[in-house]
Amino acid sequence: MSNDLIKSAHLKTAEIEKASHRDYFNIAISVDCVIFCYHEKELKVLAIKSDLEDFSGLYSLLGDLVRPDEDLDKASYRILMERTGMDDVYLEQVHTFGTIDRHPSGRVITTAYYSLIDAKHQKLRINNNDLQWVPVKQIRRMAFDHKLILDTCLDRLREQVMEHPVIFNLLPEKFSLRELQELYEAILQTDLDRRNFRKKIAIKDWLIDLNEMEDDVPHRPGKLYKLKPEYRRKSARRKMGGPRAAIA
Amino acid sequence: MSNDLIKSAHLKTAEIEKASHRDYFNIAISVDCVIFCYHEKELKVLAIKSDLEDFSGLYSLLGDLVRPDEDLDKASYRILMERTGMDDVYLEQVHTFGTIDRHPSGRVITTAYYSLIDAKHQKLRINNNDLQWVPVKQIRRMAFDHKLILDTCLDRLREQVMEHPVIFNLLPEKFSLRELQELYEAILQTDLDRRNFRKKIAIKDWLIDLNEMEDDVPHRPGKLYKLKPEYRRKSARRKMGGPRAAIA
DNA sequence: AGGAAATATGTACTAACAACACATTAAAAA
DNA sequence: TTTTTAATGTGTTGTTAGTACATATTTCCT
Repeated sequence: MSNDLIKSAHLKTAEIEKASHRDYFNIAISVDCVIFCYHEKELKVLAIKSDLEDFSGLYSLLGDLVRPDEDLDKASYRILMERTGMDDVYLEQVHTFGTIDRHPSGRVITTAYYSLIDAKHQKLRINNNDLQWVPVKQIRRMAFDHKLILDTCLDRLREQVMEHPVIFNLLPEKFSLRELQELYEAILQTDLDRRNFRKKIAIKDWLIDLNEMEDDVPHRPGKLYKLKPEYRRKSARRKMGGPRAAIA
Repeated sequence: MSNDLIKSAHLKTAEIEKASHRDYFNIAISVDCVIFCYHEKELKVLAIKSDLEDFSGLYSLLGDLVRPDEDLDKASYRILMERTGMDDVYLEQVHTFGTIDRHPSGRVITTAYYSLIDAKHQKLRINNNDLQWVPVKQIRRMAFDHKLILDTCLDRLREQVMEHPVIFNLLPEKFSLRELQELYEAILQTDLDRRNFRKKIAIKDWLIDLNEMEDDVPHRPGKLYKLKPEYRRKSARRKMGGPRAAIA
């Protein structure tokens, strides 16, 4: 190994181009997208039946190698666009997985993103038969380390959902408070008290009362709301305002 | 480009080894470590004077290419060990930076970690002259995108410090409440009320009263405390206990 | 017309947060 | 030795957010 030629990652051009090339450019990098939607009162993730023998019958996440001339974020938008037909979508990087044996075919380091999309959105097209929305709750195993990736993204989603108005990316533009509460319950896997839930949502002041009613429910319809436009975000907050003082 | 041969990242062995190799293994992957310490009432970061002409005079973070047979986490531990002589250190992955032009010598995607170490620890040896502890507050620019990386890690540190007992990795085993408060203030860049601070720390129940006193201060000495051993963590919490219900 | 199912709303208890002041101790200076 | 200085140590009050909990109302369905 030519590693004594390389003292730091901040390499001189000559070093990259000569000695190190054979050793150090032997790692592939990919992105994997955990694409969530909310449908039939369940949180679901877009997954595809693995075509590898090692993992036959198991689902895997949607991913691809990063192209040499492509930003990491762009690569995940590309996958989203290719698979769902949607851009203009909530997307956030979560973690990079790099254990040496995570891919059976060689060294592949992958960066995981999660994405939130509205299942009922018009542009959404899932054209492939092997491509499916799978309820998160019923996934026990996946191909590669994709169950770990899914769980990590799910944890992150749960964290985000408590602090930021990202959940609305999973809902249509107009929604009732019941739908919103059921979605929180599906994500957090808890039951929430309706009165306290409404109070807390009211305090956050994220919503606009549309003065419209549901019209497709077999019971007394609720009011419809939408998210205030200033809270629409296509990716997680880039820190506006310092940390809230939770320590003294 | 041979990308139509490659339908997903979950490649068959043949695909990796043949057609795609030239195109897709042309990205290098590195790790960069943002190593924090607390010294002289300031939060400092370990940095090295850049040896590249493009960035002469600027500091850069400590990083290196990931070796083909090395886990991502291992790579950052290696850097830490090489540079500080310390293992058994707090380390957490933060974000992966992958814009195509971030490195002047070629395509290098880097995964950033931050690390917390006790400046006064015996094992700590900084032997290189260009390697320095630089107060975070006085860093305006760095080489590459390292200022962005630093800021991202600093944001993450601030988030972590509010929720988890990670800050103690920056302190010696025994410390006074004043030292602890000053450290919070240095990290969060705010002033904290002493009485409220102590109350909140007491509630968290992280500390053991050692029944010892400071002996090196030019004023009335305070009591010394240490962190309860069960809260010592070498890396961030792997989620124990579900999310606290901040929404209803 | 009656029943089923969901909407809508308020109060009392508790826990955490913010603002704030004074007596005590030890070292340093006079 | 006395005085001064600078930090430690502690408690109360008002406010805000969190939790638990029950009843009247509206709409659909039969």
